[in-house]
Amino acid sequence: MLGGLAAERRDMDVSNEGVSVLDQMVPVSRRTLHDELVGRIRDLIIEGHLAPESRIHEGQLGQALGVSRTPLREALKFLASEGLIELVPGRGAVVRRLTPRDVRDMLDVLAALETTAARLACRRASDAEIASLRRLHDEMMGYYATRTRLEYFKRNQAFHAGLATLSGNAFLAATHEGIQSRLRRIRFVGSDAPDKWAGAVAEHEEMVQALEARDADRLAAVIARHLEATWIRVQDVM
Amino acid sequence: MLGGLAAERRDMDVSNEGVSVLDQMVPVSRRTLHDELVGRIRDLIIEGHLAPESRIHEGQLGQALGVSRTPLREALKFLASEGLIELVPGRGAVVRRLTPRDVRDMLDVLAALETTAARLACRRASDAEIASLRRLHDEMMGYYATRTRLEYFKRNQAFHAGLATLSGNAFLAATHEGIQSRLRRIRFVGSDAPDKWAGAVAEHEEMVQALEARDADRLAAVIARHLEATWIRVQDVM
DNA sequence: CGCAAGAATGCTGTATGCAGGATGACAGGA
DNA sequence: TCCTGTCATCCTGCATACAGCATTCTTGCG
Repeated sequence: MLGGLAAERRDMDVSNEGVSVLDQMVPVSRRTLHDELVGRIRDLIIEGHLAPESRIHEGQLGQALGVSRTPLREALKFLASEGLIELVPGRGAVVRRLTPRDVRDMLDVLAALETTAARLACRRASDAEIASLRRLHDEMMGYYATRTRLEYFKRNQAFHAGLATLSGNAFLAATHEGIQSRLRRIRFVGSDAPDKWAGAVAEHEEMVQALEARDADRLAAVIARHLEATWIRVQDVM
Repeated sequence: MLGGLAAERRDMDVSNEGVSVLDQMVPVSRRTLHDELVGRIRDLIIEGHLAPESRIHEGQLGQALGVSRTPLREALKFLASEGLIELVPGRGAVVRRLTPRDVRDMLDVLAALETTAARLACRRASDAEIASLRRLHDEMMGYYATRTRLEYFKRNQAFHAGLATLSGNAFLAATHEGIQSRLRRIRFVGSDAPDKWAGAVAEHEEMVQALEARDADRLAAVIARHLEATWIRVQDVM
């Protein structure tokens, strides 16, 4: 999902001086079957309903989803490019298993992207944008207090995505989002024990403070530490 | 093309002590129609035979390539996920145009990845690996001397890809490769005047030296400077 | 003469059919 | 008992067919 550069930028364009309403009108987003299928299958994989290493039976899955093989196959090719599945000639699509090494590598890339985003965000994010990230963080804290795992986790992901967006670099944000979605399952099962959350919450708090102070170096350092800790938290579930 | 994590790692495993030949045997690579089409269409776009903003006529292109619409459409979905084309509901595939902003954003991400790769490479690359990158650089210098543009350009790309590989992080290398291929066309037309090469060549020389000295900070700095210069070189062709 | 509504054409999106290769079972032989 | 070769079945890969929507041309009206 590295696409949609222009589309995403449009949402971030806040200044509309001298621009007609027509120009900033977003096309009605018709949910196509393609998008629907890609989303559904991606969720099936991320949520673990399609096990790693398992082959995807086109006829079966197509029937289950109520579509013919053609659009289903097209969706599978799309997901293959994202790296979620692997296309084996003559044997179809296989759900890719993330090795510990893969996860480690991806976290390193994520760290590179997030620290870069952090430095950019410290420079160019508006106070309002930073405040909205702070609100997101506070929400997350609320769910942490009540141990509401799924909602806590969602805010956590949204926080990191939001930080990437604040960089003002839409391509960076899109790339970050793609990697984060691939790591979602691993990170979710890795956050099973609420006592593991404490460290992450503290790091998030520090990140918000650094961002509010626009202290780029400190923010980058915290992020690096945060992802290193994520690696440790996640390691034993693989 | 963020896929192929495991596959790419295999190539880098050089030590084969106590390992049977069977274990390191690479499966016969059957070039599927899918791969063939993806490669061909990608090249058509990157080389400019399919103009930006232009719609891709499935019947037409299919006939030109000698395949039916089904595998062609599947290849298009694949490329859409890479971001080369955009899928417009009811109107098919459109070649995406890179705005200056897109290019700038992508170069920033490329810089983040390459500097990260550089630091890793300084730590873990073997002397032999560094030497082979030096050879690649020397080859490039040869083509620079004779102003052999295409070959020069290819070595240039290979050099950066090689640096990413030396990081030992296969995912980073794959991500880097994906971005670099999308920028290939713009960088190629941006290198039309040989007098522009001089700076790039000098920077490459400095990069090799820094890598040989395993001076991570210096290497990262040169890379950042190099990509900043790339942005300037490329700007006026857009 | 310009514009708009409608029809015709062409293209995309989806379903289905068919051929070739993969998978698994089973029998015969070492 | 285990291995190997053969056969049946199933599934994938590709082609083709058809329905519905976009686009464009044409025609009628202002």
